[in-house]
Amino acid sequence: MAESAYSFAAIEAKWPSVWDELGVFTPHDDGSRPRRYVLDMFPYPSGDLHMGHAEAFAMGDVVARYWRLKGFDVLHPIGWDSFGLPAENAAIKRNAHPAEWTYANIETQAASFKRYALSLDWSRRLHTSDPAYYRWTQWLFLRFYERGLAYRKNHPVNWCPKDQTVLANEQVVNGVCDRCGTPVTKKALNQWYFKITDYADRLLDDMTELEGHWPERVLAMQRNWIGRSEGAHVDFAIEATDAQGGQSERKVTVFTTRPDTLYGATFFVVAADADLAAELVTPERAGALAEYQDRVKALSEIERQNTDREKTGVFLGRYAINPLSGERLPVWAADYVLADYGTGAIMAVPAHDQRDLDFARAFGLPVRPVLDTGEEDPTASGIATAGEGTIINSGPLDGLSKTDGIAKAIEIVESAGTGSGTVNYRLRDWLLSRQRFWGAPIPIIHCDVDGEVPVPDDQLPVQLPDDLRGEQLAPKGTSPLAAAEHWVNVTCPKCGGAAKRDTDTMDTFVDSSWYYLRYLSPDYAEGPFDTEAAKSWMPVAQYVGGVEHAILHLLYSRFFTKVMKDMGLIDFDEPFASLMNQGQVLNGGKAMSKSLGNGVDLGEQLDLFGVDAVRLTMVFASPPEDDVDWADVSPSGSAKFLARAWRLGQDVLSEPGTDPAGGDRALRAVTHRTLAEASELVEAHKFNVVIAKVMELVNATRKAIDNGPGGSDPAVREAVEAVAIILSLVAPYTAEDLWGTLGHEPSVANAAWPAHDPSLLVEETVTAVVQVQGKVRDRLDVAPDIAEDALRELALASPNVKRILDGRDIRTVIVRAPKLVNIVPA
RNA sequence: GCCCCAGUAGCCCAAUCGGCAGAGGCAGCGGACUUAAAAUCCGCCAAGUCAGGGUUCGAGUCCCUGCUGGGGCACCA
Repeated sequence: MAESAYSFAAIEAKWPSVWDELGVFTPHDDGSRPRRYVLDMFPYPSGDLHMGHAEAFAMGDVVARYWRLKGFDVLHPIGWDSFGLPAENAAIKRNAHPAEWTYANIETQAASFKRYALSLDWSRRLHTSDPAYYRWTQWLFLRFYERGLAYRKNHPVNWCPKDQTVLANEQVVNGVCDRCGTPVTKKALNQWYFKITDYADRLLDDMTELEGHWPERVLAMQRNWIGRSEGAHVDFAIEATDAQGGQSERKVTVFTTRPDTLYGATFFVVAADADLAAELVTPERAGALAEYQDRVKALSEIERQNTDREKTGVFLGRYAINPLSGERLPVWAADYVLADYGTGAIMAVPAHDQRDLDFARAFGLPVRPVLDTGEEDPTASGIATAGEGTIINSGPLDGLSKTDGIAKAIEIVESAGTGSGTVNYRLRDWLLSRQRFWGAPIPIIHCDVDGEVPVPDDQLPVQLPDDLRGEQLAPKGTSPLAAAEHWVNVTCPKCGGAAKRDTDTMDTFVDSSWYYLRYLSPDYAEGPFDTEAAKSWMPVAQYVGGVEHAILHLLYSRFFTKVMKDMGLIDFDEPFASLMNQGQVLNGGKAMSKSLGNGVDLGEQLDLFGVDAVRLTMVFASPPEDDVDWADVSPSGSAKFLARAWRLGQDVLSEPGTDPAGGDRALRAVTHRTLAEASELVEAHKFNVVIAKVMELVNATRKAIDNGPGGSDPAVREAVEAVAIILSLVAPYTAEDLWGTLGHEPSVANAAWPAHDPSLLVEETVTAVVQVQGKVRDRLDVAPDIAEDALRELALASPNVKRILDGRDIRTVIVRAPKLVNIVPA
């Protein structure tokens, strides 16, 4: 055979049509083999694919291809998360419809994915902006609505002045809009929410199931976000004013994690922006409160969140009664108390809470320590003592520890009927309505007679109007849909009278909270998905995506899954059994960005080095979860290695099907060890090490060909076939071509992962290390099954050992056959 | 402030249960081939594991303290 040079361009041109014809990556879905669902987080179609996609999808493909070779029926679908703001902004600028930009980008990305040779099943492709998809997003919304899990409330919400829309808490990062970086303001609006707080406990508890299968940091972030804290609700009676006369029946409940410090409460604070403040204020102080509230409203979220700020507040002229001590506590309003955490009111214990202490010092309020922690008196130091200690000045609680004090205080308030032990969460309900166009319309009709009326199922989908263009889509603080009168004005499904559609659209995270189920039956028309298909494929065996979704998408999807289980649609609690977060692709130590000018164009890299070399570089650079710095890696080195591996094929002189049994034993041992280790390594997600092992095998094979038994040895064929199969996980073009050179029919993706022969892994001799006091003093070649006693004798007989011991007595000898002996002299 | 993760050759990274610090690559150096170069093949070089303490016969690995870097949460009562 004439030697020819490795050309990635030639190989890339050769195989795609062959793969398409064979339909290699469509699952059989017939129960003939165990199923496994491998899923990459679907992309948003913002232009072409970038380096980040290249990394993430390379990782997912390793897993999908591996399980396929291992004999599983692998489902590895692709689709697009195609609703969202960028499309809308582009449409406004170009006087176009968002669909044009969106679907053009999808085609660009689809072509790039195909070039990238991912093992995807293209027959299940979906787009969340297709009416056939969002029909079921709306259907699910209505089911949530029926269950009381979708509701509207008037509430202060996060507002992005630039994007002109509300944002979920999860989308506000350090006080700015996570999309455009504009400081977020508060606005009181009537908005739709999902009652995710009802599921806080299950979202938390079911994480035990994910332990060990999801990255620990993601679990930690979700726990953090849900923010469960145990404490007590305690009722404080509000004293009537003289003007009202008599006894007020008004009570205000506070949440505290420290009921043990109840006797240390010296004042009472309600959130300045809560209705409660206005309710409690006396007429004489109402003016002062109003003035203070104006000042608070003027603050941006960033200013408000600054914890170094001076404490501010205003006395409401009112007193609350401590249910334990009977003490009168002045009631203040302040902005350091949050309206939507706990009950929006706190008992202030300045001695043992730094914020309360700062406030007390700012306004000259008393400080009373009730816990002796051995630290300096906070009254003098200005530093609250929040730790453990012994309770003092607290009547029945005196002498107890913090923990016992908490239990005792709860017992007391419970028996007095003035409180109870309780659990509080940081998690807020999910604000899902958006005042934007390019999303799934909320399927509700507002009727003057019947109020909120769900759109009947048989009228779904509520389709977006397709005649709005450019400026008509511009955000105006209300949804652009409101201006589409022909669309808005409908008849009420209940009474037939004139009514209006809800003009908000859903957060795109609603779309992506259930897409993994739609892939299972993408054309199903009787519901969002075929429940039988869900039974056979779910949960997702391996989910792959960026850690930026650690809270948002993953928490929402978990929530949806639990609701769908309660609806009886599915029978599992968690959608993603295992999660892999690939790292970012950096350049020069920094994330790629336009402003830094350090962007690397994926298309250019593919042109320069070839698809396989870029994929190999991504996978080989580091463990999947670590960042890849493109400045630190060598795609040209990857290309060189691929050529080296590929050239092996030309030196294989035996026929396909040759029995390897008589082949060179040393090379066979390397091949079989590599196969065994590669399996373990893939399953442990150490893909970079898998590559290192293939490189070793390639080196050993090269040596066998050039300086060993030569290319006609059957062990060489066996080795090169293993190279092709393992390499197919990351370098599908090169592997396929090599497989062809070896005389096999396509596709290598359908080749079975060769079972390794354990007898070939048994070494004839192993090196045992002999240590004296932990230092290596000799090495012995011994049988792998050597007995402990025999090894001990051998070690003690070693001349080196004898010389080092120099006649000293031996205290103990530790033997770990067959690898190590450690002799400890007396 | 609280929580999570990571620190191993110049660089990217390996190292089952605690058991010889080195698998692989990049860069560098040298050799073979060549008139020469490229390509290819072969070989060489390098740290004692961020610092300090502890447990142990034995620590990169376990424990404690600190440092550095990355990430998350944060007036969350």
